[in-house]
Amino acid sequence: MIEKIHLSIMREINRQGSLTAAASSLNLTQSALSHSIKKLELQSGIALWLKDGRQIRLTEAGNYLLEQANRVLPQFERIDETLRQFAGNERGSLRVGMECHPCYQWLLKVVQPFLAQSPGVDIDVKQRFQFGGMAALFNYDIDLLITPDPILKEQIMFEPVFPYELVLVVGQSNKLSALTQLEPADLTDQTLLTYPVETARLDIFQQFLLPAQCMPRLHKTLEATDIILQMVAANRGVAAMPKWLALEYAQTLPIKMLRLGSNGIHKHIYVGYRKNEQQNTHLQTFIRLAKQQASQSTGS
Amino acid sequence: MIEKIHLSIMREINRQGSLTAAASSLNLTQSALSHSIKKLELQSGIALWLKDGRQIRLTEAGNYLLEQANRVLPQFERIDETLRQFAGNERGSLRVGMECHPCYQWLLKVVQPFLAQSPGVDIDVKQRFQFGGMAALFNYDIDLLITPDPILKEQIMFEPVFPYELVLVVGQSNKLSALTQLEPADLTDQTLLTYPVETARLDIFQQFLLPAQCMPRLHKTLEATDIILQMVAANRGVAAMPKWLALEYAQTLPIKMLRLGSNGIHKHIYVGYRKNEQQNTHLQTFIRLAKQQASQSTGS
DNA sequence: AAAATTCAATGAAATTTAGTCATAGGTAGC
DNA sequence: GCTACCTATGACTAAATTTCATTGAATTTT
Repeated sequence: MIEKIHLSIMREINRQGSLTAAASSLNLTQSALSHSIKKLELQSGIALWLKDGRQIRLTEAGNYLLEQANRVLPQFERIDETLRQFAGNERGSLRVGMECHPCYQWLLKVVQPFLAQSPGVDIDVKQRFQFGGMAALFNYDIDLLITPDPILKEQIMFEPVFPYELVLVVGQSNKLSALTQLEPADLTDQTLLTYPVETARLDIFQQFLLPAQCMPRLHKTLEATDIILQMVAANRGVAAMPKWLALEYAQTLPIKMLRLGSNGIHKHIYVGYRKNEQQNTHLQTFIRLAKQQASQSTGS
Repeated sequence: MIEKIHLSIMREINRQGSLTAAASSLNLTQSALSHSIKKLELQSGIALWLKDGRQIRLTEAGNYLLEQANRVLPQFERIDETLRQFAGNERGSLRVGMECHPCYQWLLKVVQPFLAQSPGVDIDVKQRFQFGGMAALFNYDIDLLITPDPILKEQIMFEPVFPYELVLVVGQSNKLSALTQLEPADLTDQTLLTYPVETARLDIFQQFLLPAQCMPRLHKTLEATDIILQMVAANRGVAAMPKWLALEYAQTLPIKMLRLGSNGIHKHIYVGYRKNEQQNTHLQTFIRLAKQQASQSTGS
């Protein structure tokens, strides 16, 4: 069986023109090379070189093998180089899962410096999961999960990266806009706009309305944050969302933010990852940048 | 540095799903494989598998290496197979040089059975040489030289494969056609048609005309045997050529063959090859078929 | 033409590498 | 909690590669 070393020998003898020169270029003695090629020819059962005295010439089979060497060896060289890049964290990819609709715009602000800092590393963002983000993390479909609702599991590590307050956004023409904070009962005659996820995952229900046994007059779901806020601005409904997100839109839309309850609803965005990848450089870089970005957003 | 064995290991672990299974499929102990992959990961400085207890999973770098394994290993398998064919004389090529214009049609009759008998072996025929056929043989531009004029050299072996008589071909309307043999002087009022090679290589001059110090009235050269014989048939000249070749044309053209001198000029076609390739199977096969074909032609 | 130089081949010895054995420590399934 | 199966590890062994020392042959130099 032909081995890589055989290809290297073919190529080097051809390049150098003699055994002795090829040997030293391969950091071997002439003797070692002589033994090697003899063994190779014996094993393959065919002469690869014709040797007239001290001049060496390829046979047809030898010429074939040389061609293959010149074709295959560069592939090995490329593999070595790529593996070196992987080892040096100059190459790789990070698959990020998002279980947090409004976080997308914040994520973009993390991805940008990440890509700038790690040119060889790609980021894939997944937003749809067949069995939920946690399952995706378990199944190695993603490497990192961004979620406001961490689930404690033995093998998964969660870290909070971004504290935020959930506020209610109302149009300036809405009667509620006169208030600065509101109680569950205030929503009973309002249309509530949310993302299309289960009620169990909506804090406005779980932490605000349901404990008080209140319900909005109507509950409509919409995919896009922009559209939700346009609807709110037109006083076609109210929506709960992170304060920092609402703040950005408040600059251009006639909307107002109201605290939910007297203390407000305070949450964190968490990143989760498999504990056995705690030392993954890209993962840690991402988390570091995420926290950094979060503190900038909160600070502003 | 990645070696072929590493690629084999990647592929086999992936195929079998476990170290133990891969090990036995590679005819190794589980221990050997475990040592090997540990060393590989240590050397390359990067984890290729993540191991949770008894389940094994590729890292991103491992996945990359697996892809490369599936790409590169088949190349090795193909090289092994091709080399096996070379070794088994099922593949190769024979470069035949021709220094004998009229032999071409005879050569075709040798090439045909050769190709039929050795499906993997190609034949290249060269008819033009920068420094002559012998030099081409020396320079390894050809493996076999077909010539009527062997030159004895230490490292070249010549074998006669085909005896023939050189005859003069004349048109039936030519006044010479009444004779059955002729003398040099008979040509002094004839136009002689030959192939365009040096006079020194034309036996009609060297062995017939020059010794008698005769010359034809005119000497014209033509490339193609067919055209020469058409000219002869039209009594536009006479030509010297092997009897067996003339015989073939005599069936369709009004030409006649005359013996040169009282005993005729008898020659051989020789094949020459480098002595150090005496054991080359294709060479010997070719020569065997050539002699066989020759005896058939002579016999008929 | 002789001497010196360069190159390849070879056998034996040394070294390095790869592989085995025996065993320990886990994890998954029953 | 037991059993079966899988991987890891250290010590040892077998195999391979490589070197050393030397020879013979082909070129080149003197």
